[in-house]
Amino acid sequence: MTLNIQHSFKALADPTRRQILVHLSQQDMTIADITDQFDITRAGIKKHLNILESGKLISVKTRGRERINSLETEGLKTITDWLAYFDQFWDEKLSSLQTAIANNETKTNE
Amino acid sequence: MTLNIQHSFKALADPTRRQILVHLSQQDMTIADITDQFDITRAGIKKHLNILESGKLISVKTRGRERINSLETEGLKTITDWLAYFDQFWDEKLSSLQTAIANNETKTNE
DNA sequence: GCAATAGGATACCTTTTGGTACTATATTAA
DNA sequence: TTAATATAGTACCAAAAGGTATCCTATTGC
Repeated sequence: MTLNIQHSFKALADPTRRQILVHLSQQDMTIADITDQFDITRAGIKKHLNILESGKLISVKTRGRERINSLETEGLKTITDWLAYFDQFWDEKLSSLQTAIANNETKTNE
Repeated sequence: MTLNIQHSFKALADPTRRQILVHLSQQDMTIADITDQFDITRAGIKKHLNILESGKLISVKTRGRERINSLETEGLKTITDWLAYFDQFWDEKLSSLQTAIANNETKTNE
């Protein structure tokens, strides 16, 4: 649904959130672990985590009093699926360009 | 540079801007053409176009008093390159999962 | 030249966003 | 059971974002 794709794109629009994803790609982390990596309060980081979660870019599982955050592929898939549409356009543009070049090569006298 | 990737992600974070890109994938358009497709004033659309341009997702060329907006691949490439890093993680996660499954199959007595 | 057309720039308004401080809840360890 | 730990939630604030109205500039056609 449109809601989800919007949440995913929105989540990726902030540099701190993208950085969090990079950290999580190295290892799963608690919110305290993540907060240590930034100059932002835990409450601020928590807001970012909520947004990443709603974009399905991370998921959280509880372990005792800890909550382990880890990467979730669903949001990334949503994004790449949307972008795939443009890859198609991209190819078309490339072949148009190649056609133009080929055309030019055969019409050097015009 | 970090600046550009930020501009590109920011540009994709708004649903109107993503919709504009879809329209432009069908055909190059003037700002008037684009404005016809939305319930937003030309000035509003112009702001979106500026943001898309700074994210290198579109480019503009002047033709007389008209300005033709068209898709630009550089910004899309910036985005997909960033995401490609996670594809790698993705594969690792998948193979970890497969390892775990295989492991489980051989240790059914534990 | 001049009216019409195509578009750019900006001041202004409202809502959203990124951040903090503070408070509250649940689990663990002694 | 109680102090420490790990985290959640919320009220609040400043800045940024999305939108409009208005005004300005440049090209075109007669």
